[in-house]
Amino acid sequence: MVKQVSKSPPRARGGVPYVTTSPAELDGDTEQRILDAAHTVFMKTGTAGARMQEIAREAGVNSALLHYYFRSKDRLAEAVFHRAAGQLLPAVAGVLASDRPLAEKVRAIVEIELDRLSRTPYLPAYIISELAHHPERITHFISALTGSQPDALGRRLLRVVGGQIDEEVRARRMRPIAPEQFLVNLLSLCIFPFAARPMISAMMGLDDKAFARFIRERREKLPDFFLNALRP
Amino acid sequence: MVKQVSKSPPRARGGVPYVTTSPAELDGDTEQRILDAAHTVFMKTGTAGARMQEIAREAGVNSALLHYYFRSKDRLAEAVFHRAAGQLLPAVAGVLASDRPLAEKVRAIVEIELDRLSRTPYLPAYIISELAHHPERITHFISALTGSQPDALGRRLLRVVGGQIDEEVRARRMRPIAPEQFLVNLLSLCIFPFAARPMISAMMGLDDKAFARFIRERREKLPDFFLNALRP
DNA sequence: GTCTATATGTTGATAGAC
DNA sequence: GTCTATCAACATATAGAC
Repeated sequence: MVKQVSKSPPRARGGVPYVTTSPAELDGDTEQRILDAAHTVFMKTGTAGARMQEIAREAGVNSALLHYYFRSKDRLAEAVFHRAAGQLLPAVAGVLASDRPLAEKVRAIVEIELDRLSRTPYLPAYIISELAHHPERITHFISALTGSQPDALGRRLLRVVGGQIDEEVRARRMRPIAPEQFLVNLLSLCIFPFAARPMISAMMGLDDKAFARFIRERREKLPDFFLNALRP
Repeated sequence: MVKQVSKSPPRARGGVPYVTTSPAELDGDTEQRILDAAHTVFMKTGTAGARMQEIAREAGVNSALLHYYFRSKDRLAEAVFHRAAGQLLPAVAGVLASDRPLAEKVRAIVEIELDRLSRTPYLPAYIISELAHHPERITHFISALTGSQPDALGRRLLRVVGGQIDEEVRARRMRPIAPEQFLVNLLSLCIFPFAARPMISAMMGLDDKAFARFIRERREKLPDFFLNALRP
C-alpha cells in the first residue's frame, strides 16, 4: 500500500554530452515517445477514460515500460498535464508582464493565442476537463505557468495591467474596468471558441475548413472589438 | 453481445393521473432520484471516472437498480447529458429568436446566463468535457436545445440576429460584425468564466465568495462592455 | 531498457429470491 | 420494484527473464 517514494526515475534527462544518437534516440528517446503518446490518448479520452495499454500501443512499446518510466498512471497523467498546462498561457503572461502599451498587448495576445490554439485545438477542453475533475492539479497548472507561488504571478499581472488601465483612464483614452474583468474578458474571447468548438461547429454548421476560416476572421477582428469596448 | 433493443424501460413517465403519492414518490420517484444522483456524480468525476456504485450510494438504492432503469452506464450517461445540455442554452435561444431589439437581447442574455450558471457552476465544464470525449453526443446536445434538426436552429438564429445587425449598421448605430462572431463573443464572455473557474480563481486568488462577487460585478458591467464594442 | 507472464483488485452487468 | 450474490472482463501494476 505504502510505496517507497524514491525508486528513483531511471535518469534525469538533460545534461548528457557527446551522445552519438543511439538507436532509441532516432525518433526521440523512449520516455519522450511515451509522454507524447500519453498526451495524444489523454487528450482524446480524458485521463479517466484512457487505458495504459492504448498509450503503450500508441508509443510502440510494451505497457510495462510505462510503469518503468512513470511508476503509475496517475503520475503519467500529472506529467502530461504539467507539460500541457505550460502551453496554454505562459506566452500570454510574458506579454502581459512586459512594458508594452496596453493596446499593443491586446493585439499581441489575440494573435499569439489564436495561432497557438489553432495548432493544438484540443488543449483548452483538456485543461478545463482535467481541472474540473482534479482540482488538486491547479498547483501544477500554476507552476507550469511560472516558477513562482500560486497566485504571485496573477497578482503581479493584475497590478501591471491595473496600472496601465488607470493611466489610460486618467488620460481619458479608456473607460474604467477592473483588471480582473479585463483579463477574463480577453481570455474568454480567445480560448472559449476552441473549448466549445464541437458545440459551435454543430450549431452553426461549420466543418473543419469553415471553422479555420472563422478563427482567421476572428484573429483579424477581435482586437478592435475588444479595444472598442473600452473606448470612453 | 447483441442486446435485444426493447426490453422496454419500465414505464414512460408523464401521463399517469390520480396517483396518490405512493411511498416511493415522497421524495421523487426512484428513476428521478437515480438521475439526480448520476448528475451529481458525473458532474464531479466525469462519466469515465464515475462509478455506478457511487451513483447508487448517492441515490440511496442498490446498484442493480441503476441497470434496471437505465440498462447500462452509457445510457445513463446519455440521459444525464441530455438533461444537462437542456440547461445551458435554450433560454438564450429563446431570447435570440424573439423580436426584441438587439441591445435588449444582449442585456437579457447576460443576466439569464450568469444567473443560471451561478446556480449550476459546473455545467459548462461538464458539457465541454463530455463533448470533447464523446463527439457523438453533439446530436443529443442539439436536440436537447430544440426539437429540430442539428443546425436548423443555429441557422435561424444567425439569420434573425444577422438581420438585426444589418438594420443597426444601416442606421449607423452599430459597426458591422458577422453574426457568428457576435454570438460566439457573447457566449464566450458569459460561459468561459465558469468553465475555467479553477484556473481563474487560482490565478487571481479568489475564494468562493470573491468569485461570486466577481460574477455579480460581471453581470452588471458586461452588457455595456459588449455593446460598447459595437458602437460605430 | 525492454519484454512476457501474471497477480490483484475493480467494475459493469446479470440471475434470481423476495 | 428492490435487494443479495456473483460473474466475467478488464486494467493497473509487479516479477522476473533477457
